[in-house]
Amino acid sequence: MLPIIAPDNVRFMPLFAGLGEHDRDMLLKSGRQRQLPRGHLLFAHTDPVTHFYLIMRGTVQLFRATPDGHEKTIAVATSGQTLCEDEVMDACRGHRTNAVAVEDSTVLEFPVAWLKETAKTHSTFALNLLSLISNRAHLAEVEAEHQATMSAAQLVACFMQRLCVLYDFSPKGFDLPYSKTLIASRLGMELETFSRTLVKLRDHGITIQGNRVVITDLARVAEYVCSACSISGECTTHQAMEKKVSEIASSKSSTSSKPI
Amino acid sequence: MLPIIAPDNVRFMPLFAGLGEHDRDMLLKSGRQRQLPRGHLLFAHTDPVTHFYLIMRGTVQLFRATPDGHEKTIAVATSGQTLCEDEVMDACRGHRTNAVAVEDSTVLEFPVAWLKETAKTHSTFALNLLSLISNRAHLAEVEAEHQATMSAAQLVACFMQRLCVLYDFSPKGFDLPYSKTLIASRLGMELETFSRTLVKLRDHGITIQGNRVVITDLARVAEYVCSACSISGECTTHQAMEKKVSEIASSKSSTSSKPI
DNA sequence: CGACACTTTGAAGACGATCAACGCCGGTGG
DNA sequence: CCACCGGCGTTGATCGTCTTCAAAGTGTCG
Repeated sequence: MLPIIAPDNVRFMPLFAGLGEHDRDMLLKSGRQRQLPRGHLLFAHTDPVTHFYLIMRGTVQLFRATPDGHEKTIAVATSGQTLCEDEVMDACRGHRTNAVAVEDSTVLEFPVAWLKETAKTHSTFALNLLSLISNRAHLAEVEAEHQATMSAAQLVACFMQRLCVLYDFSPKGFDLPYSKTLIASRLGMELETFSRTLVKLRDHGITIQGNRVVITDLARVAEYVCSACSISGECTTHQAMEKKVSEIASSKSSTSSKPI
Repeated sequence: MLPIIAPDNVRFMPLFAGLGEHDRDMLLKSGRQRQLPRGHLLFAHTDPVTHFYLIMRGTVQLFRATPDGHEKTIAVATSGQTLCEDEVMDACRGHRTNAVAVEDSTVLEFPVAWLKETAKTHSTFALNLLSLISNRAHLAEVEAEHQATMSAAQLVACFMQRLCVLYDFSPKGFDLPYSKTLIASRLGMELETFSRTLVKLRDHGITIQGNRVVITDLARVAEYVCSACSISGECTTHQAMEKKVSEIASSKSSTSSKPI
């Protein structure tokens, strides 16, 4: 039995910030929950854009098929993230990607008219939406630059840091949240290249064995990755990593060295 | 002596569509005109974001300097285009690029608060802004994909088509609107690669000599470029090119073959 | 004429894609 | 219980493309 109202990870999204509980929950009521079993398509490339989506649970891959039979992954979205806000607002004819669940997922869907209407009548929501889309655009831009200026190994190292921050994993060790094939596609490289790259990263402060990732030397990672990035000082990801590490260090010292 | 009100290319921007002449001209009055001689910086990377800009005349290059001393051009904006709308709405700390005039330019600048306030109080404007930013984000995404999937030569060919559409040049022959160095940087390739590429394009329906570009065989260009692009059928640029060519053909026949 | 910015051309090298083979594992069916 | 299979990942060898470094050509402007 599913809850009528949305779970907290949706209600506390930045998109609904400053809206007041009542307004927010009213808005969320317009959404329809939809179960999406692993492997099922949410929508396909060129399908008409009919809804705006909130991911409540699970993981959705956005990808396009290139004429030569390859698949390029545009994004991998997980719970608490939105889909199609840009396609809705841009009034484009059809979906620009395919969307498929890479694990059993639940999405909340809203008709396109709802999104436009809400943006029109709730100025706070409109500003939140502007902020969300602008931020997305910025991330896309940074990624494009990374693709252009960083080597495959640097891209992977950068990605591992982001994983760690986004999923709140411990740098001391975590498991990849999805397959290497998907990650490689997400990073715009071939699986073989990705695989080879993992070995090389050992020399740069990251050890990967099977699905297990350990960040062994954050300073080395920073030197290797962030030095290649024109964003450098602004790199929020690496800043977050350093915070993580220092937190771990301090908590360890407070439990006086040896746990267990 | 400069006009107090904005010229038509600004007043008829999609951003102000549906606003009513009075509202629009009122809004535009809040802008301050600023002359920007060739080579001058409008703002620098990491500077605080203080304004939103409309380009009234001229051309502005947005670029970032990579740690290894290279410059990556993010965008080249000309009259009728906006700058920084995303940076303003994303509430980011500092500018994410440098902006420099590549020719004498005039911009209309608005304080960041003006943009946010206008979006809050004019829902039509907010929707236009959402649409603009979404569209930009989409273009960036498509470009990133192009960079990843197309060869240097295909990128250049694609770029020439876009030039032709954006500036309303004739495919029968036009001059590059800015330097090859800037174009190469814009396309994310080295000047040498760009230069070599131009020669090869002769085999694919585009002839370049000096600054002169002639699209000799549009069908060949389409086959060469669009076949590599997953957007394929949706490629509005190439559609626009075909329209251009057919218009020229029909006007030529209506003036009965030989002008001059 | 000479200085300088811009562009072209050549040769070498680095990097990632591609093709091919193999190892590993979980499931299915005899 | 074992044989077979398919999905997934690794590893090796080769190849094409783009970058890099170096040098020379073109144009403009004082």
